[in-house]
Amino acid sequence: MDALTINEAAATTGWSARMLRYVEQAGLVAPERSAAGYRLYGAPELQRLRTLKELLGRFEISLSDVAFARRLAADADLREAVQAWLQSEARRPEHVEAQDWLRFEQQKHERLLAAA
Amino acid sequence: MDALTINEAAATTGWSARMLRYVEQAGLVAPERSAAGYRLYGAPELQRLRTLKELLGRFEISLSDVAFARRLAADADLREAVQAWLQSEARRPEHVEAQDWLRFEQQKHERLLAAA
DNA sequence: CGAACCTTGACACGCCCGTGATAAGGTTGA
DNA sequence: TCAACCTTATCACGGGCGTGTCAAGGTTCG
Repeated sequence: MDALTINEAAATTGWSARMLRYVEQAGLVAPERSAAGYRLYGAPELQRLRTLKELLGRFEISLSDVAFARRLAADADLREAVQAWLQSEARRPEHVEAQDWLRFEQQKHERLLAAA
Repeated sequence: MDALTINEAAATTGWSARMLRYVEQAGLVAPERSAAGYRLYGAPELQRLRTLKELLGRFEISLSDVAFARRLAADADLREAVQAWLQSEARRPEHVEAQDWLRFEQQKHERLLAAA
């Protein structure tokens, strides 16, 4: 079988086994289970785990961010409400707001880097 | 003058003055400033604050969620990368429902920019 | 059988989020 | 002038996130 157990999957994806369980709990990558309940990661799951890791690193976003994007994609009411709210800001003196927001996001990343 | 100072704005929107500053720092509602630096909330800002509060309560989402949605709407690279990742899970034929929303968002954004 | 896996649950830790409080100082208006 | 506003900066605190680690117990397989 081409399905890996959790520690094998961890070894080939760069996640820890602990984080694999956490990612599953966040609803982002949920592998099949064996009859005894063992997680079985197939090639698609392994690929999703690798690209997820790349995605988080490249844009400095969090699992919750991806989970929220997923919720946006699945919930039309939510999507439309958020969209409507965002549009209500679209015609204000925009450059200032955008810069503030950037600084806010940036500071979070700087703090993260400083802690490393 | 139809512009309110921060405590007046707090009184009519249900936020606290502290949270109004926090919301501004998150880049979501940034009022004009007087010559002396006082925040001046006009009718549009007050309305945005009220609807933001309603949005957060109705869907149980956070300021960071809205900030992330804003980032998604503004950053095409991020939007496409997240969309691509989400689509890689849609192969469980359960619901492949709304994977076109990001493209829809992008088009609307382009229309807004064109109109401005 | 027994070593080496796997499971869930929990404690722990450090950082971030949402929020209030307080301090030190500048602005406004009767 | 002076009370009542406003500003930024800071401390505090409970809860959540990301992560390691450990315990208690089930599974696999030579």
